[in-house]
Amino acid sequence: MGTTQLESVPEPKYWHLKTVLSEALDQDFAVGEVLPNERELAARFGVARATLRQALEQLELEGRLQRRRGVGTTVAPPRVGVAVGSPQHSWPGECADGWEPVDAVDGIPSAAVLKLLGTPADQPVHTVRRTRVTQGQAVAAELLYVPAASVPGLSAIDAPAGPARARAVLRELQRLALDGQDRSVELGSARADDAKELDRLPGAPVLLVTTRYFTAAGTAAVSVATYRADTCRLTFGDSGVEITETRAAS
Amino acid sequence: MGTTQLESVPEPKYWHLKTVLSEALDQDFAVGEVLPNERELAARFGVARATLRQALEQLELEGRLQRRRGVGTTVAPPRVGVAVGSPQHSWPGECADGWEPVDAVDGIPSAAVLKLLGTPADQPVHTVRRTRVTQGQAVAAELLYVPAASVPGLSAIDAPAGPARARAVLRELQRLALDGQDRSVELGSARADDAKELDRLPGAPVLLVTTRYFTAAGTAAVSVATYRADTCRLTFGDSGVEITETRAAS
DNA sequence: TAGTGGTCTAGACCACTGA
DNA sequence: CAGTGGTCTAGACCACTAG
Repeated sequence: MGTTQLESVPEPKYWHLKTVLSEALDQDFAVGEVLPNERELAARFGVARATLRQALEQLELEGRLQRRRGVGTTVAPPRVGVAVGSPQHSWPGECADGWEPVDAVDGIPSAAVLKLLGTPADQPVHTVRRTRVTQGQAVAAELLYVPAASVPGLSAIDAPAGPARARAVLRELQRLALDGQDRSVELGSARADDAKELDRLPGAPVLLVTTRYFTAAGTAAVSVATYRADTCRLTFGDSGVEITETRAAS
Repeated sequence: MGTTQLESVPEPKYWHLKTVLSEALDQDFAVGEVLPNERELAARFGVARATLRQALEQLELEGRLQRRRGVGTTVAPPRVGVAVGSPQHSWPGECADGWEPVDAVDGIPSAAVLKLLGTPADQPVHTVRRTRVTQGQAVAAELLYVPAASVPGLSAIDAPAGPARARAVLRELQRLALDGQDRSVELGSARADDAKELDRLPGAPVLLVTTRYFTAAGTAAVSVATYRADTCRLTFGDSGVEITETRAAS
């Protein structure tokens, strides 16, 4: 038989480290408590700082830790559930579910967004920026694209750029009868502007929620919302019940 | 005025690198094409391999690249859209939407799952393992928890562990009238067993989809599905239309 | 200004793939 | 077997935060 090669797969150090830390977090730390700094933790576990950081990154990705430069590493609270599958069909802005209009401009969306809208490239598109705040915390940044052709009254808006203009666009949108919507969720990394809005570094993991709003005439608007992946759990309840906490895996 | 400190924020190298590579991918590479190896790329850009790898990791997170040990780095195809918001309420297994039963055992779920089920810890729970294949590719691994008390006929199942037993449990489940369901999506990292099933390394980023199935009697089952975050885009269409492609951000 | 996490380097060795 | 990506080290400097 010779070497049966059983368990010949050595677990990577950072993986083992992550497990150990994860258990320590469950047992010995309270939410908000600050961990020892990286250099000390690395020394304590007898690994290089880069290796320790690999473990910390994973734990942050899973929403267990929160790291802030110049401050330290703290134990994160459970992820907040944010409702995304809104109660049936509804235009954005109807039930102000923590959404706050920030700005509105006329611009040319990216090719990808144009494709979703299904409109020609030379048509003006209103772009509304909103942020979503839940429990005092910025959880999402959204860009809502509304082709001028979608709503007749839209071209008459003359409010200066700013929250007022954004509100005006949303108000016009709600005159239309919404026919349906279409949503997709994928992983992405925060662009610089979104990262700033979400108080994260560029490249931070985010959940990209793309929504298309339909009327009888076709796609009337497209929303691209960027949710903080570290602190958010998106909920799509169609019953009134709410999942209150998950830490389902492992 | 002195130093106005404009642009005093030097863009990190890996961030700039990511941008450059991203543009190169759009212009000079076809899907499936293999990139030069990491050591050569690092040399070509004049950075350390670790720095280059930081850029590659981001691009892989965004679904632009695919890296396989011993093989190389290739340009990834666009993410596949997988329907998750199934057509109205439906028990798992009804429309076999690429789901393949793998196994079924009686076990004790984790505390978190027990909490979701709302059942006492001493009650037997059937655990069904399934995998989902779309376009020839494993995209998800699921654990479906069904308390024996949910379905009367469940305790009579005597099929040996394996796909047959899994199918038997699912068949029993469909006798019940489904009252509603409840879903949440969050970011996670693959456990070792799921990673193996999904042909990824442990710790790979995944989208955790937790679903609760309700009957009049309460929570009848809980599903925890692990989707590959790099290759999947979860879709929640309630109209028949489908988002075909996204690369919305940036 | 002291201390934190974030970035970066230049090496080394290992695990895996495919010819 | 040669070549790939994955892990790991032991440093260094920088950007940021708070006292």
